[in-house]
Amino acid sequence: MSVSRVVNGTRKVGPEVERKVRTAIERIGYEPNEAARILKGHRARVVGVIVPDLADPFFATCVNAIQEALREADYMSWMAASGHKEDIERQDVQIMVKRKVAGLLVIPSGFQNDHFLAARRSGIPIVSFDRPLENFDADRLVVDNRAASSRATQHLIDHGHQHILCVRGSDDDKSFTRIERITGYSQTMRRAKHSARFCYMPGSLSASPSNQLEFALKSHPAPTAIFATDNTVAVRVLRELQKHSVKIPDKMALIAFDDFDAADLMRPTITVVRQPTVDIGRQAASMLLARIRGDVSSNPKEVVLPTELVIRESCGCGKHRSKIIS
Amino acid sequence: MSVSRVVNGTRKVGPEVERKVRTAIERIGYEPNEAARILKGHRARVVGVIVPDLADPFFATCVNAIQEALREADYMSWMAASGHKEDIERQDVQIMVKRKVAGLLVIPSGFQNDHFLAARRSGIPIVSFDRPLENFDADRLVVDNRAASSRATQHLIDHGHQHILCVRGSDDDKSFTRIERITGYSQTMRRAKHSARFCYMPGSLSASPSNQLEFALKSHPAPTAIFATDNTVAVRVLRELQKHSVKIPDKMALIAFDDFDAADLMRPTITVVRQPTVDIGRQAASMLLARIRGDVSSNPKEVVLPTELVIRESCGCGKHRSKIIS
DNA sequence: CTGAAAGCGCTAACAT
DNA sequence: ATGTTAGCGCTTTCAG
Repeated sequence: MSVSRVVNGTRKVGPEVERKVRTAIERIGYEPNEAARILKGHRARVVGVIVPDLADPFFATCVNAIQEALREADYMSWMAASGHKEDIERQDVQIMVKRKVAGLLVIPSGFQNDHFLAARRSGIPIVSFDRPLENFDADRLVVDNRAASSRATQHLIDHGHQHILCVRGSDDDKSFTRIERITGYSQTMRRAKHSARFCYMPGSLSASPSNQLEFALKSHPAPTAIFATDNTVAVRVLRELQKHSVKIPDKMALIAFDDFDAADLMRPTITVVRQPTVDIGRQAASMLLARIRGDVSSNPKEVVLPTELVIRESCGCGKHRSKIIS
Repeated sequence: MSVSRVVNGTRKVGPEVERKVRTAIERIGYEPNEAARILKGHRARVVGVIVPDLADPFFATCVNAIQEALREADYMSWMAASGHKEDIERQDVQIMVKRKVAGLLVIPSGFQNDHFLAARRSGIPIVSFDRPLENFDADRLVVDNRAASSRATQHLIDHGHQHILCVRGSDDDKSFTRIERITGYSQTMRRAKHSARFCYMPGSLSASPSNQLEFALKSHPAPTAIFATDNTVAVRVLRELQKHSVKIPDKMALIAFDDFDAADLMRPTITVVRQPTVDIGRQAASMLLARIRGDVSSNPKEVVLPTELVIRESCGCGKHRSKIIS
C-alpha cells in the first residue's frame, strides 16, 4: 500500500490522501510491525548495551546515563550483563546482532573480540567505553587510568609513605582498567625507588575475603598505605581493616579508585579517584548515535575523559582539607 | 524447505535426510532469522525487565539475579529503566510488546496499569515484583513491607523512644512499597500511643537535601530516633546527621529499610531491614518462566518473601549484639 | 515421510 | 502522484 509512504514519508503523497490515511491509522489503531520491517532489512531503534555487572554501582550509573541519553534520541536500550564472562558476552552479542540492534555499546569483559567482528561485518556500529576494544577500529571512550593511579600513588608518597600496598581484584587480569591502574601504581613506585607490592582480593563482594591481605598487613616491612584498584576492592579492604581495628589513616592510609556512595559517609572519609561516570555514559551514547546516523566513514575516535583526585581524610590530609584535584 | 522440520523437530524426518541437513547447516553456518520467525507469529526468547532505576543498588541487584536466572533457562533479558516515570514505562512496555518479548518482569512505577492490559491482550505473561501490579490478575512477588516496618518501629519503641521520625522519599507517593512501610510505621506508633511524624527527603541522591530534616531535628519535642523508608533516604539522612554532628545512636537512633553496602562499614554500623534481594529476582524470574512455559490457566499467585531485621549498632543495641531477626 | 507453495506485514521497484 | 507487485526467511498446510 501507499500507507507505507505516509508513515515513513518516503515519497510524495497528495495532501488529501495523506489526511485520509492518517485518520484511518488513528481509527484502526494501526501500528507498523517491527518484525516485518526488520525482515525487510531495516535496523531496529534499539541499542544493545553490554557491561560486566549491572549490580556494580559504577557500571550501573554509566548504564543509567546511557539509557537516558539514548531515550532522548528515541532509541531503546537493551541492557545485558556479561558477568565478566567472555562467552556470555559473545552469546549476548550474537543474539543482539541477530535481532538487528542499531548499534552496540560495550564494556568488553576480556581481550577477545572476534565476536565483535561479526557484528561489524553486518554493519552494526560499536562503541566501547571504560575498557577499550583492543586492536579493533571502533570508537572508544576511556579515562586515563594510568595517570590517575599514578597521581594517587604519588599523593601517598608525598605523605611520606614508602611501603604502599596495591590491593587489586583478581579476575584473571581480563580487565584493561585494572591493568592500567596497576601499571600507574607500579611506575610511580619505581620512580620513587620504592618497591611495589601487591595483594589479591579474590571472589565476589559477598565472598569471604582471603587472608592474603591479613598476611600482607603482618609482613615486614609492614605497609603503611594502601591503593585499592576499584570500589569493590575498596569496600572489602575497609571491612578487613575494621575487623583488625587498623586505624585509618594513622596506621594505614588509603586511596581508592572509583568514588562510592559511602566514601564521604565513613569516618574517616575516603580519598578516591573519581571518574565522570555520568559523562562516560552520555558521551559513549552520543558517539554511538553519531555512527548510527551514518557517519560510517570517519576514522575511529578515541576520547579520553579526565578524572579527579578527591582528597578527603583517609590519605592522611586531615579533617578540613577536603578538596578536588583535576 | 524441510530444513525447518529438522531445526525445530516439528515433524518426523528420515534419519538420512536429517544428517544431510545437519551437515549442510554446519557447513554454511546457517542461523535461523529471528525476524522472519517472529513475523510468523512466534515469540522471541527474550524477556522484558522494567525497573524504576538501574542505578539504585536494590533494583540493580534484583535485576542482576533475574538476568542470571533467565539465562539459565536460555532467555535473554531486555532491561529498561523507567526513571520512576509512568509514561516512560508505558512506552517501554509498548515497544517490548511490539517486539514480541516472551514475558514481562516489572516493578511498576505507579498505579496506572492500562499499558499492561495491552500486553496481556497479546498473551504476554506478566509478573510484577517488589511493587505489585494492583487490580490486575497477574503473578506478583512482594515482601511484607508493612510488617517489617512495624517490627523496626517497635524495636525503636522497645529502646524507649517515643519521638520517632519517619523520613521518607517523595516521589509523589507512587511507590507502593513506601506507602506500605509508612503504614507499618504509623500503625505501630499509634498502637504505642505515640504520634507519628514525617519528613520528606526530596530530590535525587545527588541533589541537595532540603532542610526539612534540619527543621525536624530542631522541633520540639525533638525526635530521638529515625526510621528511614529506603536506602537512598538512609544515605541522605546519614549525610545530614553527620553534617550536624548528631551522634548515633546516643542523640539519634536509626533504622533503615534496605540493607546497603556501607551499613556495616560505618561507625556505628547501621541497623536495617534486609530484603532477600537475590531471591526476589530469582523467584520472580522462575514465576514468569512457569507462565511462559504454558501454565496460563492457573490463578495468579502472590508470593510473599520474608525480611530480616539486621540488628547492628545504630538502633542503640550496643557494639556486640549484632544479630539477625527473621 | 517429504516436496511444493502460500503467506506473515512490510518496503521498494516498477508500472500506470 | 498513486496503485501494483515481488519478495525478505520462515512455518505450515496441502499434496504427493
